[in-house]
Amino acid sequence: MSTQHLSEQELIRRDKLAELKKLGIDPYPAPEFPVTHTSVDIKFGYSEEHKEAFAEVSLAGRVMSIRDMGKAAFAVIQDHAGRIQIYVKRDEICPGEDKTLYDTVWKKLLDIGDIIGIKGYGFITKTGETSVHVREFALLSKALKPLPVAKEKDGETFDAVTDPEFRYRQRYVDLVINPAVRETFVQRTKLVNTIRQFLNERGALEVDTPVLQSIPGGAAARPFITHHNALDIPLYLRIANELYLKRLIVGGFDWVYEFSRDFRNEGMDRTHNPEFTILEFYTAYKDYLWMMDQTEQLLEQCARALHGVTDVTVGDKVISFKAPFARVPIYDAIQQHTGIDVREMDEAELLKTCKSLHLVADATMGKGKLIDTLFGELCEHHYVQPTFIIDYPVEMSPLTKRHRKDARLVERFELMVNGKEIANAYSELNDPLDQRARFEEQAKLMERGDDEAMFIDYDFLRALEYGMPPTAGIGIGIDRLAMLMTNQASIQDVLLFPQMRPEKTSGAASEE
RNA sequence: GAAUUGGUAGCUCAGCUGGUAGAGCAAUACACUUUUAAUGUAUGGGUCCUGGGUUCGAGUCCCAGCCAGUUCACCA
Repeated sequence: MSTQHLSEQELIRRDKLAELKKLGIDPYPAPEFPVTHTSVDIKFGYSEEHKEAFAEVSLAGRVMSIRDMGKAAFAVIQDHAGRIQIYVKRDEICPGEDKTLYDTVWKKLLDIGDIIGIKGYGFITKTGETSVHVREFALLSKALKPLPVAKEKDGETFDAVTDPEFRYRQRYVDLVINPAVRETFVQRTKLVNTIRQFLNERGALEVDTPVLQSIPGGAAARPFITHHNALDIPLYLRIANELYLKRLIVGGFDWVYEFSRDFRNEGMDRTHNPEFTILEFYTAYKDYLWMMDQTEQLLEQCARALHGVTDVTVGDKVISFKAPFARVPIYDAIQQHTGIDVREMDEAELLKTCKSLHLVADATMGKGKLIDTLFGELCEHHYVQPTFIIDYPVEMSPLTKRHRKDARLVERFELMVNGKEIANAYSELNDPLDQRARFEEQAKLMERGDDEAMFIDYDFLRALEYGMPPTAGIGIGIDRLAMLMTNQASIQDVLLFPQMRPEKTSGAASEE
């Protein structure tokens, strides 16, 4: 790219870069810069009584603002922990005759966005702000693009970058300039760590299973397809890892889990990204009732880890993750919200019912899908507080064990929070013959035109034939849980790099 | 995939009924040795998303497209 596409400010910064080099200053030096303190260590640790502990501090970070006052200046630098003000006095960083370092390097060549290292000591300014009095400073990395930093006064923010396209495409900038965004992702990691700790403490084993699968199983969804050249076969990006984790239960691991990055070739909106993360775990010799207890405990612990309490604010609602959660059979839920008892209906009656309620339904849909539609359209949004919807009809749950008391039902629950499904769990079907029959039922649905019906996975059936212990399994949508726990309305705000249509190269500058 | 809103300086945004493109911050220059949205003075900075059309004249009106947000549809 030629320089005519660069903005005035970018051209000026390139000139400054050349100027620095002319002065013998490497704008991108190699040596380690030893850091002794973070901004926050000093900001909240410093006091006049303990000033000796801060007599020699060294820290590094990005210049966020500069207030130049002639022969002295204030600046704010930001490191991974936060921000702190620094104070630079000309005659201190330039004790001799040569004032170039201050007059030229600091005042003329340093910009907001540059990364510097400083050495100095802690002190408190006249106006009471804990700061670092700089004795030495070094440029560690010159920024060539202007950083669009927001300004704040009295809690009000000015000129913050709010354009979602800018923020998602240039997340690196978003993270630098919007501390709340950074905090959301720290919280997300804390959430994942809490879950991992919860499971590890109980003896679960974290495993990795294939992302590239020749049969995309374990869920009803359209997969991404790719091709392996050496084997010359199609491969699918996984839509779920369920069948692999159950193979591991067959193999004798009694409690396995995986944070599974799954891929589904479907629409995108504020709750769907083509790749997303689900925690799945499977525990031998347990059932779905046990799993509900575990889920309550896990979510309560997550809320406490992130917020210290079990009440979490989500939008204009307060959601309590205090265990136990309500448990409502799906037929009761439908009856409660529609007044219709569908439990004895056959497929034709269900289809009629759906149509009479003005729901989109057609003959390709089996009984399971019709009931799912009734629940999803008319009931789901009512469940704001965490609620287990339990005992689904067998037709919509091809991998689930039949209910111990009613063979038309399965031992399954979905956890609804804030009107959305957060988790899906069941007593796993371990009867190989029943599983084969259910797969065959799915194959028939596929022939009827259901493009989300499951493929038959013969290797999985073979595994079951060797015997799988009775097992409880669950999948928890981590992105959606993160949205709840961090009070974000869009999945894009809990994904560091949400999927975007590729931008034209002219926008992403500097191909020179 | 559909509807809808938006795209103007590095950022946040004005720009009326079509008449030479505006502000604040950021940048540049000067002044200022404890400021904090530092301050004061001066200055520069634009592919008005792209391509067509209407018009004497288009940021503005019309058509097509691109990108994004929102709401649907599909789904977790």
